[in-house]
Amino acid sequence: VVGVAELLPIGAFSRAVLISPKTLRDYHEAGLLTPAVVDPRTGYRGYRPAQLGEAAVIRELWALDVPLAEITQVLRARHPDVTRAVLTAHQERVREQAERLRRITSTLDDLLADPAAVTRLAVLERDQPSLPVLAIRGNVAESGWSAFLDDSYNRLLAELACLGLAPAGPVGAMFPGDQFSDEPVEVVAFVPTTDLLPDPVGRLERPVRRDDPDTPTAGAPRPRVLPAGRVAVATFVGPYTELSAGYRAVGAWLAGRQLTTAGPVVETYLVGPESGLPETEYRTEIAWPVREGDAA
Amino acid sequence: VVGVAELLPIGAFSRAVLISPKTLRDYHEAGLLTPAVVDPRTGYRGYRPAQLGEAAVIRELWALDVPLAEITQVLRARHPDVTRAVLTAHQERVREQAERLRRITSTLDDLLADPAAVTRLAVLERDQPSLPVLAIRGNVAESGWSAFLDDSYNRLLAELACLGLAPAGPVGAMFPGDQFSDEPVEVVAFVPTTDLLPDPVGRLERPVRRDDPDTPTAGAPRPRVLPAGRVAVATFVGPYTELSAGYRAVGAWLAGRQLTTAGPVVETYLVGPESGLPETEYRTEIAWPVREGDAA
DNA sequence: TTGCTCCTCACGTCACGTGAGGTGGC
DNA sequence: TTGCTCCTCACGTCACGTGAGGTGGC
Repeated sequence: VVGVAELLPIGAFSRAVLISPKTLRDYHEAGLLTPAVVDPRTGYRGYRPAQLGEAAVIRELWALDVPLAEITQVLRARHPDVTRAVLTAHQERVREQAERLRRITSTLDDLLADPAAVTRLAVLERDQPSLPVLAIRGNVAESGWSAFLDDSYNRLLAELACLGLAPAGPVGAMFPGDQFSDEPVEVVAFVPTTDLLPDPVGRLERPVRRDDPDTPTAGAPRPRVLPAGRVAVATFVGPYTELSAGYRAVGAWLAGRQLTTAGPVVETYLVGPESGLPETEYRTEIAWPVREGDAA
Repeated sequence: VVGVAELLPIGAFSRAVLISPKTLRDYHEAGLLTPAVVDPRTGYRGYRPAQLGEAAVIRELWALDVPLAEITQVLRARHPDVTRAVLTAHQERVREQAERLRRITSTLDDLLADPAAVTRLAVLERDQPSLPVLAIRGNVAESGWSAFLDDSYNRLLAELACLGLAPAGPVGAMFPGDQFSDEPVEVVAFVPTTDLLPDPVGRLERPVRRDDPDTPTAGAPRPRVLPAGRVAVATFVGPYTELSAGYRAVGAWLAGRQLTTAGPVVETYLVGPESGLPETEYRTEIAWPVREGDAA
C-alpha cells in the first residue's frame, strides 16, 4: 500500500480528536497521553492511530468534568473496577455541586423577589460547612449564660495559647433551639480551630468519660466538630440584651416559608466587647439549622 | 465613653466578617472594599464599623457564586434595579450550570451501569455547542454525496485559504435525519471556522438571494452557524462504506431509551483520506440531535 | 524586650489559551 | 525559496491560600 502513514503528527491528531495541540503537549508532559514516537533531534511528536481511541476516552471523561488525575487512573488501570470506583466518586461530587447550585438558585429567587434585601441582609439560607472547634460544655440556666460564656472563652483562649495556636475565627456558642424554659440547658462555648483533631486521645486529653467520647466533659476544653448543614442565618446588629429581636426575625422568616428547625442554634460573636466598639455596633450571627429538603 | 474605637484593624475586621486578611487586601486593591483609612506611613488599614455591612453583602453574594466584578457593580450602584439585573443574569448562568451537571450525572449513571463502555466508547449523549462554519449547500441524492462532498471541501478549503484563514476543526456534513429514500436531499458540506461572522453582507458576499439569508446559496461557500443542542454521538471506526453500522448503533441506542431524533445528523470526518492512514483507521463522528428533556 | 499584628512581595492552584521567537520538512 | 507545521518558553486566567522576610505598636 502506498502512502499509508503509521504516525500522525500532532496537528492531524489534534484535528482528529478535537483536542488542541497545546493541550496534547500538556497531556504528554503530564504522562496522560504519551506520543508513540518523539523525534530525538527535532522534538516532533508522532501519534499512532491506536492512540485515537485513548484520546477519545480522555475527551469524553474530560467533558464529564472528571479531573485529569482520575482520567489517568482509568487509562492506566484499564479495568472496569477502577473505572467504576472513579466514576462513582465523581458522580458523588457532581451531585453535591448540582445540589449546591439548586440551593443557590433558590436563594437567588428569594433575593430577586426583593433586591433591596441584598443590602439590608435580613435572613438568608446558607450551607454551613462543618467547623472544628475547641469547646467547653456546661449545664446552665439562661440567667447564667453570660458568665458561663465569659469564663469559658477566657479558658478556651488560654488553652489555645498554651498550645501555641491562634483561633481560626470568632468565638461562638451553641444552644438548644427548642426549649425556652428557665431550666438549665446544655450550652457549648467554642472557639474555632483548624489545628486540632476531635480525637478523644489527642494531646488535649484530660480525665474524660470514655463512654461518652463525643461530648466534651463539662468544664474541660475538648476538641469537637460542629456539624455541617443547611442553616437560616441572620446577623443581628446591637447589644446582647436585644438579641431576641434577631431571633424573632429568624423565627418569622422560618414560619413564613413553613420551615422547621432541626437542631441547636449557633450564635457567633462577630463583633463583641473585645472590638472596643460601642455595644450598638456588636454583631451576632444567629444560625439555625433547617430541615434538609424542606424548601418550598 | 472610654475605649470606644472608631476603626477596626484588618484582623478584627477579618474575624468579624469571616473574610481572610489576605482577601480583604485583595478587595482593597481591586477597589471592591476600600478601607476608610490607610496609614500613609505604615500602610496599616483601618475599617469603619459601617463597612461591616458592606463586607457582609460581599460575603453573601460571593457565597452565591456571584463574580467579584458584578458584586462591585451591585455595591457601587446601591440600587435595586442594578441588583436585580445582576442577579437575574447570574441566576441564568447558575441554572445552565445546574442543567449541565444534571446531564453529567445522567451520563455517569449510564457509564456506571457498564464501566467497560468507557474504553469501548459506544454511544454517548453530549451537549454540542453552536459551531460557526463555512458551508456549501446542495440538493444531492445519496449516490452523489461522495462526489459532492469531495468537490465542496476542495472549494471550501480554497476559499478559506484565499482569506488567509485555517480551518478551526475537521470538515463535516449535515444530512436530513428523517429521510432515507433515494430522492435528492439537502446536504450541507462545511468546514469549521472561528473567524467569519454568519453575516449575509460579510466579506464573503457573493450574489445571493436576499430573501433567504440563512441558507447558503447552493454551490456558493457561505458563513453559517450550526445550532447548539443535545446530541447522541458515536464515533465509527472504519471505511465510509460501512458507516451504516455506526448509524445502526446510534439508532439502537436511541430506541433503547425511547428517545426521538430532532433534526439533521451531523457527520464529522475526524480521520479521513487526508490523514494517509488506511481506510480501516478512518474515524467518523455521527452526532444526532435528541429532543431536549426527553431523557429517562 | 517579648509577642502579636500588620506590611509587601512571590508563588501555587487547574487546565488550559494565546502569543513570541525560532526551527524543520515538503 | 515559500508557506506550513512544529518546537519551547512565558504569561494570563480567577480568587484566593500559604509562606518568606521584615516592620509597627502595646
